[in-house]
Amino acid sequence: MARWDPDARGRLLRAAIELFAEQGYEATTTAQIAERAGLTRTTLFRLFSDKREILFQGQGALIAGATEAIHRAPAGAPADEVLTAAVTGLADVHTSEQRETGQLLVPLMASSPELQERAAFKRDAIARAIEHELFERFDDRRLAGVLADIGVRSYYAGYASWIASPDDLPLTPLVHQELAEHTAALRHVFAG
Amino acid sequence: MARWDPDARGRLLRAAIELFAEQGYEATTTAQIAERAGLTRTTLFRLFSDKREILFQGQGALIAGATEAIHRAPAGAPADEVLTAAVTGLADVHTSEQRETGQLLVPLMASSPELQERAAFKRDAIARAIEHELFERFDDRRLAGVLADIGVRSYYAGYASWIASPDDLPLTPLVHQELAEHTAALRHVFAG
DNA sequence: CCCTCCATGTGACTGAGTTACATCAACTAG
DNA sequence: CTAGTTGATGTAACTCAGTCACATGGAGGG
Repeated sequence: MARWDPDARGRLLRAAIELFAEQGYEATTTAQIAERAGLTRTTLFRLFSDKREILFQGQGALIAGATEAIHRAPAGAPADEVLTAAVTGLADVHTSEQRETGQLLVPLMASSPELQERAAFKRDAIARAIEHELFERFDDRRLAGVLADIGVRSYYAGYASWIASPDDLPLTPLVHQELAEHTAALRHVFAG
Repeated sequence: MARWDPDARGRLLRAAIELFAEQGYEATTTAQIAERAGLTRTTLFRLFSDKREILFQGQGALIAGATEAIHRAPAGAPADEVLTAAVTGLADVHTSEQRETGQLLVPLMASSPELQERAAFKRDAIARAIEHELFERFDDRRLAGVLADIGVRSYYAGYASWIASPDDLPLTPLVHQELAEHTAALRHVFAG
């Protein structure tokens, strides 16, 4: 764990998760996290813009996964098919090893308003990215917005059941299932 | 503006908006805001839990407006009608004097990531409140979630055009119009 | 006129986040 | 093998948000 050991970000993530679990998020100082990772506070803030970002490293990959999946969808594909591609792109970012981390993270988020707020921002960022791509395809701001909301909601619902399930099920079909059930609920209300 | 002058919260709000406009959000210190309002930092933090909350005083009223409107909707009313009641409840919280404040606030929010994050949390809180009420009525988590998203999106879209419009139009019909157009876009995708 | 209540003020403290400058491992060139 | 360069890390001092214990002063009641 000396000065030039690799994966400083990963070490900080593990140290943060441990300490937050032991003491709670607010009671843990950035100095403690840095020390357990074998670093100093300054390096922590060089690698993450603030304390919360340690836990939100994955946001960029999720947005990239969704936007690239939409780009790969065939030209002329109908809106619901492109939306399925988007949520598939989100789900496929996760590996089964991340499930364990997620099981630690979810209760942690629930424990701190500061983290919940950052989580809401993350969700909003993902939704806005999908909305942007859908708008470029279909040139309808309202359609892009509501579909993005449905997609993100389905992704989060699928993720929650992935985390909660005792078995190591694959995430993608869970998300597809949620998307199907959410759209079915809407169809029922707006039928006719 | 002496020690016991009334409406300390309102004075702080006005001072904050002025200073944020003059210097930017991050460059303005809580001491400056308190001083312009004729108070001290300590009092500011007694009235608001943090710097951003000065600008987000209205959140509780919005949530109350939406939830009470849903409660007032007739028993047995269909889901789309209850959703209309919810967004009406949101829109009716605003008075036409608030329009001017909103015109100052919107560009301010765009200027600071910290404020955008808080705004995302506010939007999420409103959506969760509506979702909760709809779930109690219709006992369907997915339906409650997607409808809440659509309602909040329509409210924000209507609010944006209210702020942008040169005339002082009433907000409620703008929000109703947005809700109708959002649901129409969905109907078109999920038709048949 | 005094007493109590409560909003406000004072001053000191913790911890997040920033910055300028120093250090040290690794790599590269000669 | 050595010297210079590069980039990640460390040191130390700073600003400011947010907290807290305690002091003060205006308003209203007896």
